[in-house]
Amino acid sequence: MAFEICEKRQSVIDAREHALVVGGPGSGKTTLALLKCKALIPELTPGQGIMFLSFSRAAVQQILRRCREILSKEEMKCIDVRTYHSFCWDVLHSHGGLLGGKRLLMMSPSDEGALRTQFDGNWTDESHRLLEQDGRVCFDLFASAVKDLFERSNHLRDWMGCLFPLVILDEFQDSDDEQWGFVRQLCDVTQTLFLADTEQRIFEGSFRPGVRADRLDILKSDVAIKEVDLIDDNYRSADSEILAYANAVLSGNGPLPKTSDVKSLLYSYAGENFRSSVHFAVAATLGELRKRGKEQPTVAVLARGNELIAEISDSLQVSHNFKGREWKPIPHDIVWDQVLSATAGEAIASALEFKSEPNQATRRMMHFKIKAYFLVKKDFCERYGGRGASTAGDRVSRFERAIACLDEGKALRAGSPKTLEQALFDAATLIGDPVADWKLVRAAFSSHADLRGIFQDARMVRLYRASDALSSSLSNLWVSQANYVGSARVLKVVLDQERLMGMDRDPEGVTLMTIHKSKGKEFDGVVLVEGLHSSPFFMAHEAPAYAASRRLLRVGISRARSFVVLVRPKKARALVDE
DNA sequence: CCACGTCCAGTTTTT
DNA sequence: CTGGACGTGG
Repeated sequence: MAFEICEKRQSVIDAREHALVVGGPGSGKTTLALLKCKALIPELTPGQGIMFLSFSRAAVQQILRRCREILSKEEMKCIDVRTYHSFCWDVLHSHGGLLGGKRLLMMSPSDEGALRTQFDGNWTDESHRLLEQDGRVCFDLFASAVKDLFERSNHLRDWMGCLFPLVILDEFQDSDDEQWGFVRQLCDVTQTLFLADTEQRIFEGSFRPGVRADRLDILKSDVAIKEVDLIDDNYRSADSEILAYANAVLSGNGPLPKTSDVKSLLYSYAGENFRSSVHFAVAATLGELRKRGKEQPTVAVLARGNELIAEISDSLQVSHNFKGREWKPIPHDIVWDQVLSATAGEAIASALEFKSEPNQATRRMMHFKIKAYFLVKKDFCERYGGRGASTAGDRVSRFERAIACLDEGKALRAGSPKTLEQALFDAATLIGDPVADWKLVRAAFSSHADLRGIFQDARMVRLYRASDALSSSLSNLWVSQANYVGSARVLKVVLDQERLMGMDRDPEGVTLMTIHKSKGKEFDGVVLVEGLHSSPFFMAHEAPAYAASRRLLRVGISRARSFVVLVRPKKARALVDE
């Protein structure tokens, strides 16, 4: 797949003014940016470098991967690929003193989370107060603090310009007002290169205020900029109709291109049909890719919601029958960083401790961990604007009352704390096999409707393989002390480690994730799954014409280099109107 | 304070 | 189908 440098690409490489490169998935925006770096590097003086900013650590990893393909080791030393936050952190760390005289203290998301669960009231106001009065900066305020810093110190801003004669801004359509604020400042002192695809705005809306549909228009009206459109180019799936298909879904107007690279599988509503259809789709995709000559194909299984991803993962762990054949379990990775499931896991682990060694300490700790789960859940619901915050709050006070009862030596009243204790008491004796014992204790959490959420959320804490770090750690506990006391702590440590390790792993084989998380990645094959009662491709009541859903679907479909399967319920809404 | 019935919606989220 | 919001009754 040769990268042809056409005239318009060369003009971006040669440009000395600000430039904006607009192009769809696989159009080669990143590659072009790196070629521009390659051309500029010989002109850099010692100490100078190129700053390449993106949003997520995953995106940074992806860009670094490209760097290794395109640049020499020496050249790579001249490029600093960072997230916006890490760039801002450094600036604030080194120069934050210019803002208020004293050194600023940056809070990590976990520091902030701990404070926020304690704090009752408007967190946005509180975070501003923390910055102004205590010099403590929450993560969300990093960019705006840098903006202030640049505004107050032209000297610092000019110096940044000298240090970085070229600044590259990736996925610029997703930047918010604050990020644009400090980048705008940089435009006055250095050359910039913006990369963007307006149709990949999938984070716009409620979650990050200040992300706007018209970001590129604002850019173009504020800064004199050379604009280049790569819209017709496609290097990812050069020989296939996949991108054309994705674009047809985006527009919503038929007809869909006829291609053997995109298949649909419709499942009917009875029984296990959903699970076995998904299982088959993944197996068939792997088979098709091998037939096409990929010996070790990478496949992404994508859905809109985490719930559905969890269910698919469950499905792939067991055998299914489909089309008169048995399909064996498919090993896979999951991109999963929901704090909620770790917290649910801790609650189960503390119940395991209580069951294995019932005493006042383990009993109190179990109720405390369950309360902690509902606190986190409440916070989660509040932050992401979903429902459930008030129910979670009720459960927090329910377990608070239970803990108060314990402390006063009274018996528990009716309700979920008591029901759970009874269920644990009635459960069979633990046998020292962590997998079986975990299952047993987890099952006790389905004894009461209030606790079903913990039961569900703890699904992702898997203890299936004996080699798993968790499983062996729990075994060690049992062997050395004949109970599971300490397993909640062990679980937290192991999950934290796992998260760090799994962060920049190259995808391999089958990987499950939400479509949102797949943005910026690419795979040989993609299986896109639509649920029956959850995670529909087209959200109900979405105006106008399902535009946001269509953008998301386009992102999902266009992750594939070679082959796509869409798994949908029968009678699901057609992808395009005729 | 808790259980249970009814009605409704169904989705994500960097650091 | 499931889980949450909300109302009623014990």
